[in-house]
Amino acid sequence: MPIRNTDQIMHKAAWLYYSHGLRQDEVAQKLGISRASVATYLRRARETGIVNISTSTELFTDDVLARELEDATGVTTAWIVPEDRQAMDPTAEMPVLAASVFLELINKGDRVGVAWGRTVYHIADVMPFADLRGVTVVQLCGNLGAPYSYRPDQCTTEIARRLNAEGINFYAPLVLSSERLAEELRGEPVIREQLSTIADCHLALYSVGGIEDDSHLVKCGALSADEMHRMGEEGAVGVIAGQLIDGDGQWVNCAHNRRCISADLGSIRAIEKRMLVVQEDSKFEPLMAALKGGFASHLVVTTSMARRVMERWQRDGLSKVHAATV
Amino acid sequence: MPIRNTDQIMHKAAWLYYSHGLRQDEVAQKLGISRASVATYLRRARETGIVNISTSTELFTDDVLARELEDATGVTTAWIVPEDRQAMDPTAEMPVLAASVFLELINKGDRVGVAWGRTVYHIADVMPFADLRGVTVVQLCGNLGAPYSYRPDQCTTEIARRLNAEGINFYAPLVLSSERLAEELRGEPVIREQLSTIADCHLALYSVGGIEDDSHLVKCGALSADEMHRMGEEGAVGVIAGQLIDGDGQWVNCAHNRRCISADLGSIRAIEKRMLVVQEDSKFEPLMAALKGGFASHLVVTTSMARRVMERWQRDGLSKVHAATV
DNA sequence: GCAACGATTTGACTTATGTCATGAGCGGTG
DNA sequence: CACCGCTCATGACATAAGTCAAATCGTTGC
Repeated sequence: MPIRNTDQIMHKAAWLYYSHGLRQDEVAQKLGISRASVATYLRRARETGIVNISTSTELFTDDVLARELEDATGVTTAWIVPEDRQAMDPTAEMPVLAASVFLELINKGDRVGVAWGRTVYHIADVMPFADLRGVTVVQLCGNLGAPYSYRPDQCTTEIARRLNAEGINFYAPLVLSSERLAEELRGEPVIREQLSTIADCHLALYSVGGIEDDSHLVKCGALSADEMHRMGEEGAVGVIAGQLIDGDGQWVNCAHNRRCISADLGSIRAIEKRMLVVQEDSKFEPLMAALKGGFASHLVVTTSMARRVMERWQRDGLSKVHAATV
Repeated sequence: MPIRNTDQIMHKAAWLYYSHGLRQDEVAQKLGISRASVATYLRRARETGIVNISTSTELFTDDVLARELEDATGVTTAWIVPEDRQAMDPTAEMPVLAASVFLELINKGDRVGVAWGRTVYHIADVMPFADLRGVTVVQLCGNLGAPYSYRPDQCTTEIARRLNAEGINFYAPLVLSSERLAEELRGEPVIREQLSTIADCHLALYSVGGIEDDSHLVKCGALSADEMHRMGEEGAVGVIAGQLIDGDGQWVNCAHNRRCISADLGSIRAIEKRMLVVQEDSKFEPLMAALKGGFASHLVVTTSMARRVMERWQRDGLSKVHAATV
């Protein structure tokens, strides 16, 4: 892309204002434009990530409950969104927090994986703009349309766009109608190659899905409610990157999973920073499964969810999950 | 340190204002305090690094001259401060730019080395505040007082303070009166251990010094002007972390260097990101030596200096310096 | 128990910033 | 070359943010 002159001016304005601390009228004078234009340039600079304003998320890790969760479950860092006090609506708060945490966890040059679901969609939607050229955002699961939210490729693209990162999509359906076709497609060089790069990610972002009738997979038509029930009988309790996991967080050898094109769960577990975000209280059992399966090194949950996890973890006398042991 | 209640409120205010985009009066209402207090908290949040505002330094790398310098010399990235246009005083601009670049190059968890000199002092002085717990700032050279600027340990400490990082100092003088004493002191476990950790740094920040009568080392009394002349006759052309280097950027086996306690030049060259900042035009020869010696992977200079380097580099038919080859 | 101090809060004021309707510039097009 | 459609620039106004002296609060020392 050619370097537009306005971009140059925008950069200069941002530099003088934010890095040198000049006032807008001083910047205007120095650049020979009106102050109103400076204000416009500055907004654009913020919107394009040339200027980056970030807030430490320490507020949410600075909590005894977070320490306890980390100590008990082996999660590296936990962020806890309070529900009690006057604060904010936790449903609105969590995506903002998750987006900030996500940005905190990215390093220059990283490859990051993004999965899909209502939660991820909301996070993408409030993701701040940043200047992270050199970062690559890859799609963790195959595509599936959803009437009320982004498709997986759109999530990836949107996040990449906001970060000024490169987005790598993955043009295969999430679920196919036959196991044979899924198998063949997985074997296709283009697909196989992309799936194999997932283990090289430094960071992954996902939520865990439930298996109720109103779960995301059912709502999007990947499975009928009946089929989902049957999967539940076969041991499925949650969904990670479109795939069903059992109570221990292991891949379920069921019809749906065999028909599914998505990141191998082993590849996901191999990722250094596995960021799991859970909003809904109804996702308690899936969350437990994901934790046992080692799918979270960085966890964002509500206070009540954190308490329930602690309780259950202790009741069942579970020990820490180490990435190495899973 | 105990978590003060005001810190908690400051965090919340910063979070609501910067991450949620509420206005100050909305934040005030939500926290049950006055808007004036919110403004105060927000300033403190910026000053303590809880809120981080950074500007991309792309403006300064986005220049054909920078590309040419990188291609010719093998420097990974060059930032070039323009002198011509109306812009800013380059002497004031460069420390601000260098500080921004420095922050851009740091990653979470890094160990970074900081040397000493007028330039480094000025950079420390304009370093923005950031929340970089987990980062360690180490002192690259022994201590020496200076009437008009910080001591090495003060530079390290100041930068660490602003970054909320850990500062590791190094309590030995830069120069001793006898070679024997320097040798013995270098052998002391405390000192030796600290010097040995320098090669583990991910990033180092320094300038290059000259050997004129008004050079930093002479002004600070480490050497007399006469002694410096003699060192020049022995081949010294510049100073890196208090030590004299010759025209090829190699350690000079001279009285001063043997009496000096500082990071081993080999350790410095082993650091992945070697950030070299040169302000004064008079430092051309020292800069050439430092470049040949492989002391810069990331370079911040003025336009005129960049031009001179390009000219000389081509005239002498020099080739790229690779970190691996030095 | 009270004086004295520092830290924090606030209301009232000043200053800076955001916004928007309007107009200017500019390249393409019939 | 006149028209359109676009982006960008600007002045004037509305709004938000910064500042400061004075008041309040909480702690410490005597």
